[in-house]
Amino acid sequence: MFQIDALSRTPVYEQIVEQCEQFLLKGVFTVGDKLPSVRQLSVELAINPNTIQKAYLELDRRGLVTSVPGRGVFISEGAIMKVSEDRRENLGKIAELTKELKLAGVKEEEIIDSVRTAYKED
Amino acid sequence: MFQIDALSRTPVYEQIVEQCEQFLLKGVFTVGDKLPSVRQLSVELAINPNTIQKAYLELDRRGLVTSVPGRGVFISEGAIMKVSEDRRENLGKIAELTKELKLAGVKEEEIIDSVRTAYKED
DNA sequence: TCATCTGTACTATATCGCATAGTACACCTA
DNA sequence: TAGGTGTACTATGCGATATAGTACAGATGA
Repeated sequence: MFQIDALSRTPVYEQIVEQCEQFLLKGVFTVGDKLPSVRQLSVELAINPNTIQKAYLELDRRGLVTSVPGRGVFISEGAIMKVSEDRRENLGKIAELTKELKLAGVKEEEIIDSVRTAYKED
Repeated sequence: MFQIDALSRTPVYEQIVEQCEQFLLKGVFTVGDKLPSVRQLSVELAINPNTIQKAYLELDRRGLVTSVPGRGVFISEGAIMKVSEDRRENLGKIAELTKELKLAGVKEEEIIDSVRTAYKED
């Protein structure tokens, strides 16, 4: 399920958070679903339990999961909507990248082609 | 000229590299131009000379700049073209962000509007 | 009941990237 | 020759990341 790139510069705990959000957007995780336990996932990924806990703590902080001591960590109510809303920040990022591409001499239509192509994939 | 955001998570030396490339794209720097000296810029930005050197070393590694001991650091031949080519990577980044926005339920036309608007600005 | 799983909270340690501080050397130019 | 230039070191400090180990309390199922 989760896959960690040990060579990546982005911290392991962030990779877990990111993938969790992806799973929410893709429908792999749904409201009420139970995440792998801290210890189980730490064994599965060959990673320290504290690192998993840090990832879950971050997900909790973002309101995407709810921790229940003794039971586990579960996807919160409204988690999918929250992630979707957060991802709208990408519109701003795209705007910034577009400005740079304009400076680099890339034509507007070429950028839009890239968007249309990407949107049609998958 | 250069402006450092001390609160930013991106390292100071990367900020300098980034701004240098921006200056190249915007025409502030041209081939043959002399960059501020390591010591001068370190005083101006209130930053350690070693940090400036690290930034210039990175610019040199990317082939954007040529260091001449005793004289200074100068914009290389073909630097502008190199930066422009590198910035085409943004097309791929935009494609990735587009896919995420699609998952988040954002319509294709909304993304394209964002691109068109950004392209018209400045 | 009890073993076992769960989350949680600590302390300690190691590593790495980043930045600073200081010194030194060789080169170029006015 | 004096002062500015790039360059190369060593040493130090700091914060983020990750590991290691231990411990406690709540929940669950045999």
